[in-house]
Formats: sequence, C-alpha cells, structure tokens
Amino acid sequence: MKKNKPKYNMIIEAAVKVIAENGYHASQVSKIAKKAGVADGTIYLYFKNKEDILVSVFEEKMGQFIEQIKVAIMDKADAHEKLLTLIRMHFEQLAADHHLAIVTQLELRQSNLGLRRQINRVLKPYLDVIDAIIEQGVEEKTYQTDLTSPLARQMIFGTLDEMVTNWVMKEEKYDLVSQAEAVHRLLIHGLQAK
Amino acid sequence: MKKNKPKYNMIIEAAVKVIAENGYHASQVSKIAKKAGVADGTIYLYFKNKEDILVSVFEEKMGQFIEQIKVAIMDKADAHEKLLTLIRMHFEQLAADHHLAIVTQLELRQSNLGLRRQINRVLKPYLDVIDAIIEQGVEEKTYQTDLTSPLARQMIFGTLDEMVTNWVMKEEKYDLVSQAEAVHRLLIHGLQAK
Amino acid sequence: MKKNKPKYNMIIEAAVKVIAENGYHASQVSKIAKKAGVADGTIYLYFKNKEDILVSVFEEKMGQFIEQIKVAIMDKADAHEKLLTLIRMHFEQLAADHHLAIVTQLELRQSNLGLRRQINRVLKPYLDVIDAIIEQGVEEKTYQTDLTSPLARQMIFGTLDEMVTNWVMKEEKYDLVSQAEAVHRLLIHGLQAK
Amino acid sequence: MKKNKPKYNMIIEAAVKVIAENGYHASQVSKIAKKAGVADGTIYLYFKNKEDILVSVFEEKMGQFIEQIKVAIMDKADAHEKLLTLIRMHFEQLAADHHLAIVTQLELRQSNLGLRRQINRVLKPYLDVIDAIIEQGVEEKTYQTDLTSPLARQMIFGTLDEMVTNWVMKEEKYDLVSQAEAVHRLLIHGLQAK
DNA sequence: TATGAATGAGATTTCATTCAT
DNA sequence: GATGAATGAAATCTCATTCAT
Repeated sequence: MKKNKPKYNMIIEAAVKVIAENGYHASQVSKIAKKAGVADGTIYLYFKNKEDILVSVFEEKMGQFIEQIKVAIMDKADAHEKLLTLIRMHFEQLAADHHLAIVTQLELRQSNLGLRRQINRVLKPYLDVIDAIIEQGVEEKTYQTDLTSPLARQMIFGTLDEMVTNWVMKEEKYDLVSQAEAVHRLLIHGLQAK
Repeated sequence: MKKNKPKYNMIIEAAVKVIAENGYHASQVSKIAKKAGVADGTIYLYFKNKEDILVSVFEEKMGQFIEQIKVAIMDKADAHEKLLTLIRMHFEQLAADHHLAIVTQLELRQSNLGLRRQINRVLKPYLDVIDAIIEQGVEEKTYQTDLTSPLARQMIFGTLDEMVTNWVMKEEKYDLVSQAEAVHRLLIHGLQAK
Repeated sequence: MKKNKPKYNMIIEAAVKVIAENGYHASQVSKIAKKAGVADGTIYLYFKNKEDILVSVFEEKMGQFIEQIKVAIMDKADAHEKLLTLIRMHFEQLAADHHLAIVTQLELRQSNLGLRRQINRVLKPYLDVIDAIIEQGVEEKTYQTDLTSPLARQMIFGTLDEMVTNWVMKEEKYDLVSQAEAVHRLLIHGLQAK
Repeated sequence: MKKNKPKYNMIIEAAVKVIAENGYHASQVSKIAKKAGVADGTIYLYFKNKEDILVSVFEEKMGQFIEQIKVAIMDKADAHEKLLTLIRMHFEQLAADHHLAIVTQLELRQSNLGLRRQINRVLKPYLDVIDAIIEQGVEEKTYQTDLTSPLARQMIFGTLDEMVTNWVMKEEKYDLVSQAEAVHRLLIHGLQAK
C-alpha cells in the first residue's frame, strides 16, 4: 500500500467495486475514475495503463489476503492446524468481501496471457505458504514422506479455488466457511474408506 | 458434430487454432474466416455471433473429450480403475492437443458471466461422470461412506484443472501424463502419512 | 402488369406487404423472397436489382391508382365534378389499402435522388390528369383564366398529399374520405370569406 | 443553438453541407467529421449517434427558420399580410440556402417512422404559426368563418412544401421567390373564376 | 427457369490514452 | 499535481448480388 497517496487507494477501491459490479469488460477507465472521484487523466498519474490498475488491485488485495493468513498461521503449532486455518481463512476472507470474491474468481481471469503471468507472480507468495505447510507436515511425519510439494500444493490450491469459484457462480447461495473442516478432512484422508 | 456441414467443421477447427495462437480477443472473425478458407460473411451462416463460435468450439471439443472418457471408463470394473482412467485420459487428451489445451485452460475463461454459465452447462456431463464414479466408490466401500459428492468432485476436478492450467502456463515444459498415477494416489490417500 | 408472369406479381404483392410491415430499410430482398414464396435468386430473374423492385411496385400500383381515377372521371361533365371525383378517389383508394398508403406516403420517400426521379416519372400521368382538369376548368370559365397550371396543380397535389401523409402519420385514426367535399370547397373558393 | 460550443456548431454546419452534397446515406460520420475538422470520435461527444446529427441539424435550422418568420410576421397587421410574408419568407429562406433546401426537402424524408415523428415535433411550432394566422383571418372576417384550421393549414403547408420540393427536384432552375404573390392569391381565392 | 449457399465490401461506434491548460 | 476534451484506430456484422447446380 503506497503511503500518503490517498488517490492511489481511492482508485484501487473504486476499481474493485466497478469491476465487481460491471464485469471486467464493461469497466471503462472513465467509470473507475468517476467512482474514485478523480478525472480520467489522473488515473494515469498513478498507473501506467489500464492493465496496471488490475495488477495493482490484485497486488494490494492479495497482499492483504496473504498477510492475514500468514499472521493467523504463525502461532499454530503443527501442519494440520496450519492447513485448517489457511482453508478457513481463505474461505472467510472471500466470503466477507463479495466484490473481491467476484473480482478474483471471475473477472481477473478474463485477461490475456501477459496479465495472467503477472497475476501468477502475485500469487506466488501464497503458494509458498502452502508449500511451507506441506514441508512442515512431511518433516513432522504427519504427511507422507514421498509427497512432492508441487503436486500436493496444486491439489490444495486447486480444490480451494474450484470451491470458491463454484460458490461465486452459484451466487453465494450457500455457506462456504462452514465447509472448511470437511475440505480439510478430505484433503488429509483422501477419498478412500478408512 | 453437425454432419454434412463441412464448412461448420472447418470453421470450428480454424477457430481453435486461431484462438490458441492469438488469444480470444486478438482472434478477429476475419482471421478465423481466412484460416477456414471461407468468406467473413459465411461465418454468420453457421454461427449467431462471435461468442457463439467460442461456445460451439467448446461444445464440440468437450463433447468429444467427455465421450472418449466415458468409453474408456465403461469397461473398467471398479471406482479406483475408473478414476485413474479418467485422470489419465483427462491429461492425455489435453496433452495431445496443444491448441485445445490453451483454449480450454486460458482463453475460454476470458468470458463474461453469461458465457461462463453456458460453458458450465457444457461441462455438466463431465462433472456427472465424476459424480458417478464417486457414488460407485462409496457403494463399493472403497471410498468413505460419508463422502459428500459435490465436495469430492470439486476436489477432483479442481485438482486436475489446476494441474493442467499450471502445465499450460509453464508452456508445457514437463510431462503431464506421467503424473496421472501420483495424482490418483494423492486423491485417494490424501496428504497424511500412512 | 406483366401477363403470364405469376411470380412477377407474387413478388410485387409480397414487396408491398413486407415494406408496409417492416419499413423500407428493414425490407431485405430475402424477406420479400420468403413472403413471395420464391428463392432469393429468383428475384433477380424478374428485377434488375432491389431498387427496381421498388420502382416496379410503384409503377404497378400507381398505374392502377391512376387508371381507376381516369375511368371514374371520364363520364363526369365539368371540371368541378371531375376534381371532386379525383379527390374522393385519391382518398378512397389509399384509405382502402392500408399497406399501399404506408408505402406511398412514407416508405417510398426514403430513397435516394435517383429513385425519387423515377418515382416522379411514374407520377407524371397523374399530374397530367390534374393539369387536364385545370385546363378544362379554365376553358369552362369555372376557374380563373389567368391560372398557371403548374401552380394550381402543385396546390392541388400538395394539399392532397399532405392530407394523406398526415392521416397515415396519425395512424389513420380519423376518416379521410369524408373530408373530400370540404377539401374540394377549400381548393375552389380558397381561404377568403365569400 | 448551444452557446460556447463551437465544435457543436461546426459539426452541424459540416453535416448540412455533406448531407446536401452526398445524400444522407452516403454521408459517413467520418466524412462529416473531416469536413468539420474534428476527429470521428469527437462527433460522439456532441451527438448520441448518427441519427441524432440529422435531428439536431433540423432542430437548429428549423428553429432559425421559424424564428425568422415569426419576427417578420410580428409587425404585420392582418392575416393577409402575415400569410403573404410567411410564404415569401418560406421561399426566400430555402432559396437562399441551397444546402438546407436539399436537406429539408429530400434527405430528411429518408428516415424511418421514429425519426419522422421527431421531425414532426420540430415542425409543430411552424404549423402553430400557420394556425394562428388562420384563426386571426377568421376573426377578422377575412377568411371564411366555417374554416377548419387543420384543413386550411394542410392546404397551405402542403402547397408550399410541394412547391419547394418540385423546385429542388428541378434543380432550382427557376425562380421560386417570385411566385410568392401568385401562391398567396391562389390560396386566398382558390381556383374559381371571380 | 429456379435455387440458396456463399460472397465480401463497408460503416458506426467505443474507449484507452494524451496533452494543453 | 489535476483536469477532461479530444483523439483515432479498429472490428463486428449485414445484406444485395452472384453463380454453380
């Protein structure tokens, strides 16, 4: 978060709302400027171009998202508790911010390859957090020792992401957060009968 | 697949290639027409509008994709074998068709909510196949009896989808198909140490 | 009316209906062909191009329109009766054919200068009929002797045309034919008090 | 006329010229923009769409047209003088502006029903002026006391409109203004011999 | 004669970005 | 820093007309 740049933040917040309400392609720069209460040209004093607004939105929001999870995980003792906390917070944060959920799960995907790569870079620290939990689990012998981290991480992230997307597509009609424990159990024990 | 409509298929095939190579938004109708060897106007004899091309591409290709998997699964005896076959074929088919992989994992997501819903409708039969496997597994007592199908299905589909997307984003630098067994094991046993 | 050319007439009749119902610019050749029950290409066996359809529609319909008026006037003795008959029949014929009224008063005017000139040529015989009545009236000393024919004709035709157009624009909500006598009186005596 | 909007007026003036020279349908927005010395997009800062240019042209020009006539009539004493002035000015103004004459008599009629209704609304104040003259004439006992205003107005306007259209169609080869007195006499006394 | 699938030119409008004030 | 009027490139889709059958 750029300090002492009130307009910067006003534009970021306006962008999230406008994109969530209108969809990515109907979110003209002029609409964002209007919602932010600045002139169109002012946008370009703070952002290189329209794409840069989007990346910045994701950076700011994802930065906070990941930070919250990191803090919450910090004082959990083992991988089990950490993973459960991560899942719960992943769901909680998106369930708490309707606009953000729409933007991250639907609108931000409507972008070209270049933008997708930038988004992936922003996402990297989150994937690192997941990797760290997996490694800790392996060291604790809670998780399988032959677990390849990328594979396990893709299962975890893929599952969470698919769940949130489904929930958004279903117009958030059901409770997402209450499923955190079940998801955790399923990821830990897999499909098989005990 | 519409029979006796050679132009229809020529346009579908051209569209997959052009979209994969240029991205959806840089895929002008005229570019698709040229690649298909027809006039621009001819496109509109077979498709309502540009978006309809994209949906039709997905319908045709996904139809074949699902059909292949259904056939391959048919003669497998138990849920375990069926799931492994599904995973393997999911990876194999996308690995075998570079253009299709890009279109389904990246370009198709660049669409508005309306289009997303149409895509989900096309995807539904595939999710039904996964659900059927899960139910069979539960009946066979291979899978947990308290397994809620939507949750398990979202884990399975989410994991496969995330893996393919990652692989496409990494420019298909590594072998996807060879990971099928490991993914299957992970989905079955989960993260925990045995 | 071309004899022994049933398709020619089917196309003419279809064109009047399609233009009246959809307006000139929404009357595609394919729509006229469909209404006529022929293939698009068949149109071009009978008409040079789309504009030719329009001119032909006007020729055929105006031909009948004028012929009817000529016949009705023939056995009227003096200019007064002839003019009254012309006015009444002008109103009657258009009031009796809703589609024709729309086409002549509104849709056919939506054309370029070239088409307008052709339409004027078709209209010429009607203007000649009016001129003949005026000349007869002058000879009979019923009308002013210093009457310049073009001027009087423009007053007569302009008045009738304006009245019909107004009536069509007002969606034919009132009775046009019953105004014939009043119009005739006004044209004969002018605005002044007697 | 919008004040302090130089571009608005530049576009209006350019539109009249371009439409008169090329016809409405061959008057591409880019052509109007070029003649006005602005970018294509600038047109859309001042007009909703292409049709709006046409309506606005008519509003501006007709507004001035009517205003001039109103002013000229104001200090005329009786209905006779007022009507003669109206006829003379109607002819004079259109004869003085070649482009405007073409646009109002020919190009403006090439429009769909919706546009026609808008044009009629703009024309309404002019028809009101004519109605007022008729009423005054009736009160003065100069005109017939049983004169129905709409009928008389349609004769007056229909005659003037037909005369100007004919003159434009004949490529303005003869003098229109010099016919004002004769038209006035004819409208007042009608066709009959004195 | 009749068909109708195929053609392809052509124009409106949007909107990210700039730059003079 | 802030403004917002102006720019102008770019692409979908329509529809009159053709021509091989």
